[in-house]
Amino acid sequence: MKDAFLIVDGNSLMHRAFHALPLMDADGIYTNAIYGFLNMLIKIVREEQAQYLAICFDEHGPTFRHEIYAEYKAGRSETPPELRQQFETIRTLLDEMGIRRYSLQGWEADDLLGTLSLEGERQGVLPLLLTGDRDALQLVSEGTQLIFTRKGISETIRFTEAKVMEEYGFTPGQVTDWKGLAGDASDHIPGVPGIGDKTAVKLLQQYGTLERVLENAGEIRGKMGEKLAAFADQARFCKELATIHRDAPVSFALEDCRVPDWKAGIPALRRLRLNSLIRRIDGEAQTAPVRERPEAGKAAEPAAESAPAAGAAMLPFDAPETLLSADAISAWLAAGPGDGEREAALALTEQAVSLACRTGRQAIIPLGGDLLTPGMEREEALRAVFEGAEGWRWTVHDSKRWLHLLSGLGLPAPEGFAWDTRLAAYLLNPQEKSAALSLLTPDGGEGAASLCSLAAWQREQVRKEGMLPLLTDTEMPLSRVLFEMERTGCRVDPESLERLGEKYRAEIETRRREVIEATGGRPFNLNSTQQLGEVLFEQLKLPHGKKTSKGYSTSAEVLESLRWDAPAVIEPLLRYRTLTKLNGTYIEGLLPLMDAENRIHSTFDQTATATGRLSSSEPNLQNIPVRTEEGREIRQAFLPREGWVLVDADYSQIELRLMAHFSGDPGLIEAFRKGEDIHARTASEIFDVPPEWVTPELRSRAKAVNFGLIYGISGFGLSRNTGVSRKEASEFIARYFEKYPGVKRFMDEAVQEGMDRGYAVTLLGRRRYLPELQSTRAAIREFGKRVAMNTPIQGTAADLMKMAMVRVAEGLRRAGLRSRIILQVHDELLLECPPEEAEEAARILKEGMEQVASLQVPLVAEVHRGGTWAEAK
DNA sequence: CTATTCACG
DNA sequence: ACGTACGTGAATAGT
Repeated sequence: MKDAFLIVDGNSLMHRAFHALPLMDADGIYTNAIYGFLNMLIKIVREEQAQYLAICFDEHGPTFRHEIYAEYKAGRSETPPELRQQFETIRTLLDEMGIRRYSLQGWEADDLLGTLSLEGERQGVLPLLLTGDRDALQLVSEGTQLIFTRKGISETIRFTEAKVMEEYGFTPGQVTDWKGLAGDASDHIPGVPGIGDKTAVKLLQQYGTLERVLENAGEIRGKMGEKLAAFADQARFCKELATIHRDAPVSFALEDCRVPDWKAGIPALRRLRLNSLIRRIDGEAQTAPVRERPEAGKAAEPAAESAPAAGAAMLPFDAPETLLSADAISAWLAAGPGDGEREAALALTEQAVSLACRTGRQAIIPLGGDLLTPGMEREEALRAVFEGAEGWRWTVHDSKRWLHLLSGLGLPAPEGFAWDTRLAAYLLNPQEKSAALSLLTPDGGEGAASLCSLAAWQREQVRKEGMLPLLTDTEMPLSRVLFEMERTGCRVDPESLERLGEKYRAEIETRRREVIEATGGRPFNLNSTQQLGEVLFEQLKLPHGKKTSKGYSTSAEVLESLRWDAPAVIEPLLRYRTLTKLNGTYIEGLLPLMDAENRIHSTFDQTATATGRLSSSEPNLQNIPVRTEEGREIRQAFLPREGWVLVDADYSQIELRLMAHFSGDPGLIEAFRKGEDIHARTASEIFDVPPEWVTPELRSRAKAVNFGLIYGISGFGLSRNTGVSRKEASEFIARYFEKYPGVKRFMDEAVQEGMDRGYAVTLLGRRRYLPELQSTRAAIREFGKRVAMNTPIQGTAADLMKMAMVRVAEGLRRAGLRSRIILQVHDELLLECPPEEAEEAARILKEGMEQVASLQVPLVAEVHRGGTWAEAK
């Protein structure tokens, strides 16, 4: 095997380490970035058994990129002084340790990485690039691999050529073409308007290179072709910006880069009080783990902490048996896995049903055979499996889907599942969209075997991360509850929806005419923001706040501001918008989704959100109107089963209660324990007036402040949302933190913990990773902070509601009731009950929700009954 | 497919 | 000095 030459992007790694670790200092010299940087360096050098090592840094001053593009990196925030200082220190430290470093006026670290890796390849070593900058992916080749740091520096993922293709859908050579087309918002690179990530990948898959795409712009029909032609130069320019130059004039000699004895650094480390690093160097000198390096062209081994995706280590499986009859299936099941457990992974593809046990036994049941290739009918095969497998527990991907499938075939539902790889993947990384999609769905021939291996890996990870109870006690039982909710559906009254629709459509037409008349009589499509913008801001010359990339914004907010300039246009226009929304989404959109019993069956996705909430789709029943009178008319069309009643419960102020619980703030806790009106109390405190003087106006401002806190407050955001000046908004926040110091402490700690750990965590241990905190851009980091503050609150509310749903469903079942949950809207549950059960069901519901956890403040659920959803609120 | 707008918690 | 409230899904227009 070739010797490894580790080439590090010092800027990238220092930035990431700085943001991932809490500030540490020794006699006023900050050391957190240095510590994280060296820790990572030692770890990777040992793991990879690197023989050569070089660290590259940016040099101050402009580069060729600045010469061609004045705004280049203009939007980036200044390096904070606490970090800038450490850049100085690390340079002398590296010199003292005998580690070769490179930096060159006019060249970025990226370019040096490119130059050194090329040199390394020429001299017969294997360059390994260590960076957190995606641009460097273009340098990956047969002879060069890349270790990418993510989640701060806690995880690494290793890219070979094949891995780049697998993750992104293009080759390393196409990285710059891709950036030329799609641009990169986080790097201020514009690309071609209208072309996003997906379209860029598609174009490149078709044409290969940016130049070939541009050459063929003529044959690409429609606007995309035009845009490509018009923005060809911009695209080329963006590509040039993203292109790493591999010809920096460095004086390079491989021998200079030999990995030194770390011990040379000990005196310097002692000065910086980095004792744990010294111990590491001293203590475990010979204990570095040895890991096989993947061959070029093959998929990379998963890094220690990253998801195994397609590359999961396969358990050793026997050769699969092929089962071609119900009898063969029964016999296979009767033999069992061989360890007495009666557990197996089960996968279904177009071509086969497959089974695999941890003991190594596996079987494949081919489907849809013909004379030459025998196979079974899908239904017959599943019937044989499920009717002959009482007491078996299955590992599947998406147990809810399996329940629907079996229910549709009239087959008995299994008691419970052993594991659900989809739910586990979601908990391990709720933001990874691919967790829910095809990446983990076994589409290959050996579905169950890879599923079984994946499950084994996930079990270990989930346990290590402390989420086993969350998965097995809440998420897995919940999937069955959701299945039942989806199968049951919710009844709607088509006639009242039709009636409403007619009423709305009549008024829509009236308002449309009014708008046309008031704008000069020339008809246009009011639904087109483009046409509307032209009419309002060019023809009528109304003042515009130019906002969107494609022209003028015509959002309700902008329109409101024009009310007084042109009421005859704006009033009917706003009304038109409201009514077309209600009619289109909630009437015309809903009616076709009704089944023969007038019920609609939403899908509740348990793996869709970053915070742990559910999502609802086709139709989305979590955004049925309620805030306006008009909207509530639509809720009147949501009914219980004929002769039954609706029972609704919603958590009162659950997020603020959680803020009180987490912060331990005495004032806030007292308010909730006494059952006070929380917004009024907040108003009295921050505006310094006696409770009896709190006006509705003051209460409403305080309510906005409370909301702002949950979202991760900023003066600007609060002022935007309330109309008060930014200065006043900031004062409200300051007053709030004075009165509720515990809340301030909680917010600060949430951010600090997010930085330390790399993720935010909820009461039940659910995680959300926070890569935003590592961004070089201030705006993105600020966003990360707000997410760090919001996620424990929103996510814990989601945890509690999920637990409550499992408890309520179980409570109803044990009481022998026919009442059932039909909807969940984040802090609200809707049940339909036979009238004689309503009282008992309401009690089970209320107690299930309120007793779900014992916090520092009471949880309160308010229960109502009614004949329609509108009445039951 | 991408962008805009707007419904909900 | 900078650009912000947190989390979703659906309809529509214009490609």
